[in-house]
This record gives sequence, structure tokens and C-alpha cells, in this order.
Amino acid sequence: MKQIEVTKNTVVGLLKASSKAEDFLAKVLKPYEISLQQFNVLRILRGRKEKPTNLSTIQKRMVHKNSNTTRLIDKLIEKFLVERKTCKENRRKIELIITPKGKSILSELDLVIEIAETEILKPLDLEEQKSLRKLLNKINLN
Amino acid sequence: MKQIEVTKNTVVGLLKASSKAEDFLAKVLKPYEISLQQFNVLRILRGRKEKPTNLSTIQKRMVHKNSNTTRLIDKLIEKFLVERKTCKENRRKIELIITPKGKSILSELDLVIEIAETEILKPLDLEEQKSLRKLLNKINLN
DNA sequence: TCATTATGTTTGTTTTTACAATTATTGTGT
DNA sequence: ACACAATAATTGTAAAAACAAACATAATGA
Repeated sequence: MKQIEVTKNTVVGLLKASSKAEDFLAKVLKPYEISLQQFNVLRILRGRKEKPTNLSTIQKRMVHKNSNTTRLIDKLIEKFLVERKTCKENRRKIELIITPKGKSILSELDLVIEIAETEILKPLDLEEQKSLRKLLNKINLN
Repeated sequence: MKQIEVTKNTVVGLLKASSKAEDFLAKVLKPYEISLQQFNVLRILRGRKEKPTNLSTIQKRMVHKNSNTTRLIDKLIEKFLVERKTCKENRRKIELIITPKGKSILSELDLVIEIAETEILKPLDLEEQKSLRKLLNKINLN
């Protein structure tokens, strides 16, 4: 098999595995009326501890760079999971911070997401997962 | 690091790598006004040679199972890249077939897509790609 | 200072996607 | 044959994503 065939199959395999994972994750989030993207933003905000975070920082860390972050966050604000205020030092920026309600819902979600993630990677043992992670990281850092 | 942390990171890595790949592929297809999904359907149809293929078969093979295949294919038909006719043996089914124009555009696209796929997996050598493909396949078959 | 450029976010619009409901046809069991 | 379930595709509708343009503020340099 030629190199290009391997490359082609690998890329298709990557897209399929990811699509499958996303469908599954979205499904477990559905009952909570939180989209996968929204969940990711909440997780990013929590990871920043109490540090307020501006939109562009979130965008950089998001899985899907191209989604409309302003409106995505509007949804989270409507649900009182996130607060938005304009940054005093630089009034172009806004600062986002996860609310206690946001944290509380997130800790509920952690559990179901963990179960789902484990299910997705069930066909791989720990060493295989580490090896996969390493290969994916190489792609992501490029 | 705990098992669950490895799993979590691996899933996030998977989603990120795939999102990056999709963005890149969509970008190279953009000038041709063909979406990644449309491209995939064309490729599936070509892969079936002259055998007419019905919608549900395509859906099974598609990367994104949940997209609205009827309307996606409507777009391809509007552009005369695909033809649709109802199946005589089973009138619930429809049969889809790629047109010569579809094939011709597809062979143009093959080139740019190959370049893009190679670029995406550039950080990995052949052995690493094979190893990645193998791991992804395990997930996909599950 | 004042024009110019760069940065950060929002908004308008079109296209896609998700999801549920509907239609059409076929298959099955009595 | 007839009701009932199963299969295959389409349609309606709401939500989300893509993309470009616009807006506000800040930084830079003559």
C-alpha cells in the first residue's frame, strides 16, 4: 500500500472516530440542554480558576475554533452559568467567569462525560490510549 | 496520572485533531464550492463504481451520520454532479449515481485533498501513521 | 494631535445541522 | 386479504455554524 493511501485512510479514520465521539458526547449532554461546545467553554473557564478570561483566550483553547463564540456564550449567560463584564484596563476586552451555578452543573456533567469518554475509548487499553494521545498531540502542536 | 485523565486528554486530543483537519480540508474545498460532506458523498459514490447506491447505504458510510443526507444530495444534484432515480425493485429506495461531471470535478479535488491530507499528517512518519490508523480503526469498529 | 493600523468583540445573513414528524412503500402474521 | 409493523426517504422547524462586515477601543507614528 502506498504512503498516500495510508495517509488518506488515517485522515478518514480520524474524522470518523471524532464524529462518533462527538455524537456520543452530545447525546449524553442532551438531557441537560448543554451542547458539547458550551460544555467545553465551561470547562475552559473552570480551568482558569478565578481568573477572568476574555473571549479571544477562550477561542484559542476551544476545540472548534470557528464557532460563533459570542453567541455561544450568550446562551450560557442566559442560563446564568457564566457572567460577562467588560474589562476595565482594556475596554475592548470582555471578561468571562463561571458562576457557582455553572460550577455546580459542571460537576454533575463531569461524571456523565467521564463515563462517556471511557466508553468511547473502551476498545483501547491504557498503553494504547497513551500512544494514541501522543500521536494526536503531535498533530495538534503542528 | 490516573487512567481517567489519560482517557480525558485522549478524547480531547481526538476532537481537536479532527477539528483541525476538517477546517483545513474545508478550506481547500471552499474555492470549488464543495463542502467536506459533499466531497465525501461524491467519493463514496465513485467508490461504488457504476453500482447505483441508495441513500441509506451512503449514510452508513458517511463520516457524519447525522447530517441531512437528502438535502445534502439535493445540492449535488443542483450542480449536476449526481443523479437520482427511484429504485424499480423497491420503490421506497432511491438510487444515486455520480455523473461524468461529478467524476471530473472529483478527480480535480483528489489532488488538492491529497496535498491537504499529507500536510495534516506531516508531523507523523509512515510508521506512526500506520499505528494511528490502527488505533483509530479499533475505536471505529466498536 | 490626528490619521492609520491593530485588536477584540459583535452583528447580519446564509447555509448547515439536528431532531421530530410525516409520507410512501414493503414485509409479516393471522 | 387486511391490519400492523418495519424500512426508506423526505419535509418542517428550530438551533447552530460559517463567513464577512461592522463597530468600538487602543496603540502607533508622523
